[in-house]
Amino acid sequence: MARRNTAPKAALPTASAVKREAVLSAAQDLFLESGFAATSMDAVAQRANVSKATLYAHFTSKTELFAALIRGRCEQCFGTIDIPDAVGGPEAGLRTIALRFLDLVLSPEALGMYRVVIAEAPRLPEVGEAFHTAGPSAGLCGISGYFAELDRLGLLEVPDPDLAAELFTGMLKSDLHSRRLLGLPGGRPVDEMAEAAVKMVVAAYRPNAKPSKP
Amino acid sequence: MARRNTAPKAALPTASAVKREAVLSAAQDLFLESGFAATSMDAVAQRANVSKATLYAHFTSKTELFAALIRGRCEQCFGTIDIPDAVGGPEAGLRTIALRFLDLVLSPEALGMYRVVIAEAPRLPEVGEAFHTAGPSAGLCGISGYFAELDRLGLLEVPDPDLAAELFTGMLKSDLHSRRLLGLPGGRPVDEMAEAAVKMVVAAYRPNAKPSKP
DNA sequence: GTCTATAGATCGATAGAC
DNA sequence: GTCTATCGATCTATAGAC
Repeated sequence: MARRNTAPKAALPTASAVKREAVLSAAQDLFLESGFAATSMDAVAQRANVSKATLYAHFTSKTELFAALIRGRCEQCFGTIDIPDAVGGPEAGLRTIALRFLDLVLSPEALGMYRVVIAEAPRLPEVGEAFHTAGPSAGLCGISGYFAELDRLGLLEVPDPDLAAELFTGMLKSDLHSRRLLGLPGGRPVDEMAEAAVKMVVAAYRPNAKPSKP
Repeated sequence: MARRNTAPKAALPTASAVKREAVLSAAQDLFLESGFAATSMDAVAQRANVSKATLYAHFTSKTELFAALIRGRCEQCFGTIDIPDAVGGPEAGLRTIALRFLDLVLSPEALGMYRVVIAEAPRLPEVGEAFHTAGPSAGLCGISGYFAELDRLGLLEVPDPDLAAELFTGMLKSDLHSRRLLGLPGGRPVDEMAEAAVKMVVAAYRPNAKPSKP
């Protein structure tokens, strides 16, 4: 009766589950570093200290291994943005969110995910969708909620919080995200971009400052 | 004396130059569609109607073919943004620039370039740099100049035009660029994003509207 | 489930004739 | 420069013993 556990793979990790995890970990390292096509199943098996036959016992194909990896790892790779409460002026909270967002989206793991998923997305649409849902889209959702609360409290005037979140995160990524995806150093410091984006939205959404037509 | 031409490959395209061009064209199709590693030299030769030996006579390796392709094609792939003059209020000009920018950056060719260059950038840094210089960076430069002119004319108050261009293009790309790179449909219409980004910068940079501290 | 060993196909790059 | 033909390595996936 103790054979099957209600919390699977946590209390009693079978040898099989351990190897499966080793395979996923090895696959993550190699796929994110070398890309999908350039990573061989031999290399994955070798790094996971597992035979290739064992590997194929857990994942029926290279494509399936890749899909399982992305689906299982992108939430943990992107982590979460814990939203501060909105009292005390919008700047401080937005600045906190901005830095946390950039920290997540510019982390080596997230950049590796972006690279490999973008590269294979045309051939694996469902993987691209899973990634976007767990990554960028999830981040947008939390930030949108913060803008909605700022509007509700009258601290900012945000008619479309979803749109505001898109514009805000777009400004944060700006050219930095592209640069890092391309492996280039330089660009403006993250806190400078965060500060600039915060100033921009606050200036544009400040109450009593009608947009463009007074 | 007519053997060598001052305008090379234009007036007198040799048979060799024609084949070289065919190879580059075939390589572009295949690399942008399937990625670097998944594209074979056999496939390139076949699509270019050229033998593999001829291919290697023009490009010494697969990597060199790829690098030559990116360097030679990204300017033409990204085209140019012709900047309107700034008289008649900032909205109209910014809207024109915004739509042209999105048209370029969301075109299938540009997206394919992004995908394959980002995927290989960790292993080919010089290619990533060439792409960024000819593509995103060049676009930023022109737009920055427009903000500088708006500031000079007193139509907007833009203390840092480079920063403004980064924020503006970041807002334009927003989540749309990521979605398209991931092959996902949907997202907001381009003209809606353009309008929103224009409104945001105009509201934030409007003269007599001091940012955040009156 | 896990291993060793290998099938069968394909890849990047080259040799040699013309 | 361009071709045909091929080498040697490597890849995905599987067979069969345990």
